[in-house]
Amino acid sequence: MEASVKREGSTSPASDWKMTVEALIRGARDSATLLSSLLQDHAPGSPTRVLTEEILSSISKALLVLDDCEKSAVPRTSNPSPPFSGNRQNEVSSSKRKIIPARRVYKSRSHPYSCTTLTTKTINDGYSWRKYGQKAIYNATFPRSYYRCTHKTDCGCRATRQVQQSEENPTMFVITYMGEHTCRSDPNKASTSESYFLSFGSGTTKPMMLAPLPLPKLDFDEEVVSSASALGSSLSEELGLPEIMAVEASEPSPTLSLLPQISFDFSRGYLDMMSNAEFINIDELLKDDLLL
DNA sequence: GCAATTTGACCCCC
DNA sequence: GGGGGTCAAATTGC
Repeated sequence: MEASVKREGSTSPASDWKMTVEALIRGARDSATLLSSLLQDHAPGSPTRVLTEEILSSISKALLVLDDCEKSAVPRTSNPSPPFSGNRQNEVSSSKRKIIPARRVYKSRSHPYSCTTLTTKTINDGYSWRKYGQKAIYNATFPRSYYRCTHKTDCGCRATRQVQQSEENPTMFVITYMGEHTCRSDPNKASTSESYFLSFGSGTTKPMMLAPLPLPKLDFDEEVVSSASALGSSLSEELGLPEIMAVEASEPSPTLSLLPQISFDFSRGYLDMMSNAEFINIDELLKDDLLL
C-alpha cells in the first residue's frame, strides 16, 4: 500500500531525519507515558483506543517521512565498485603518518538495519564496544564517536554504533546501532527486559519476526526515551493502516526504570514497548478495543 | 607490555 | 568536491 500523504515542500535528508526523530520522540514518549498510567487501572474502553491511535498516528507520520527518505536513498544500492580504485598516491606523508600502506581494504557501509536510541547517557547494552573513530560533523555542535564490537577481530562481528550528543538537548545522547551482532552476547543482560513487540507487519507476520532482536539490550536503569530505525524495510507498503500484533517477549525484570520505554525497529517491522507499571497485555487490549 | 583511545588520512558515495 | 565512515599508527592508561 502506498503512503497517501506527501511531505510539504522539499527538505534535506537531514531535516527529514530530524523531523522523524522528533515525531517519534514526542508521539511515543507522551503517548506511552499516558498509556502506561492508564493501564494500571485498565478497563476496556475508549481511552486506550485513543492512546493507541495516537501512538499509531505518531509512528505513521514518522514513517511517512522515513519512507520518503528511504526512497530517495534507494538508487545507491546495487553495484558497489571495487574497494579500491587504484589511482591514488601511496606516498602521502604527514607529521603523523610516515608510511601509507599500498592499499586499504575498505568495507561497505551498508547495513541490514539500524536502530537509533536517544538516551540520557551512553547506555550499557550488554555488548562490549571499542572506539575506532571520532568525527566532527558538519553543522553539528558535537562530534560523533564511532564504536565497533570488540569481537570484530575474533568473531567477525560487524556490529557498530555511533554516539553523538543531542543538538537540542546536550544532556542526551543519540546512539545509532548498525549491523547485527554475530558474536555471542551476554545472556544475562540479553534477557533482562520485560518486553512486548507491536508488529507493523501484515496479518501473515510470523511470531519469529517478533522475537527479541539482535538489537541492543538496553540497561533499564537509564531513561531511554525513544528509538527509531528506517533502513531496509518494505514497510512503506503497509503504511496506510498498520495491523498490530503483540507478543510477550521475555520475563519481567525488577530493574526496569520507572518510565515507560518504547523503541522502534522499522527495518524489522515492530515497536518494542516496555513498562514496569505491570504486565501490559497489549494483545488483549487491542483485541478488546480496536484493531484485531 | 598490552589494550584501549586518539586522531589524521583514506575512501565511499551523494 | 565534500561530508561522513573507517583505517591504522601514535598515544595514553592500566
